[in-house]
Amino acid sequence: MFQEHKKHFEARAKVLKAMAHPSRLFIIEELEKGERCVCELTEMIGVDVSTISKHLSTLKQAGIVADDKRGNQVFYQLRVPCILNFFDCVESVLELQAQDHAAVLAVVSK
Amino acid sequence: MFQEHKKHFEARAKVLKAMAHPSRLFIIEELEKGERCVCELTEMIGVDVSTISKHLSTLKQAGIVADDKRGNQVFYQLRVPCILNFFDCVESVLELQAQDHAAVLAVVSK
DNA sequence: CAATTACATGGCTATATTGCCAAATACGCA
DNA sequence: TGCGTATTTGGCAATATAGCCATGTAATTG
Repeated sequence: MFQEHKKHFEARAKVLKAMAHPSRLFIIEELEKGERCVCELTEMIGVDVSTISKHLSTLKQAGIVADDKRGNQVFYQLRVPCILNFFDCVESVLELQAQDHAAVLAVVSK
Repeated sequence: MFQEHKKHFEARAKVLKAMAHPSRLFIIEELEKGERCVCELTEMIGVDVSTISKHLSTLKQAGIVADDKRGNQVFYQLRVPCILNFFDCVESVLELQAQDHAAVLAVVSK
């Protein structure tokens, strides 16, 4: 049931895993607006360049972004616009979480 | 730019992280068809019950599934149907990957 | 109440991830 | 050619994750 399609689920999990990091989510959202070079992303996120470079490498390896070297710098862009649909759904999960939390608080404060 | 919304990105990343595992993806897909008890999922996936139980706990904590104890067993169900939209997009990423791979092969075999 | 079934939890080990620093590489320019 | 800038890569330490086994707990059955 699962074992036969294991490879398939692993492949999909890899893509999700590549997205499942705060900085990488930010990068995806930012790239939606247009291509950005590594230095721009580094500046916006505020961690070491090498760290950002590795995040970008992760996203690239997952097939989510593409890189384009122009002159001195490397520009990254989204390859898969539909990624953005994810966010609405993730938001709805977060809303549910918030509701849960509120419910718990209501019980506690009774 | 990023630091101000860090918490927000972390929250979203948590949800994605909860999905980013082969077994958990399988569980989500399976639950789309209807609720399942832990024993059914365990049987289908073929690893230790305790492992499945922890996966379900992860999904529950992320707000993706809900549990319902009835008698001896615990049934899990999807709380967020939209999760399924993810898969189409993930598939499209995988297709891109396949294209990339084919392109590399074409170059190599030249 | 004892035994069984279904889950959950704690503990442990192996492995993966993250982020920093340092070093290597690539490019443009004087 | 030599320098400065942009980016990638290797190495390392800290932390997180996955899965197994053993154990604990709750409900069912006899």
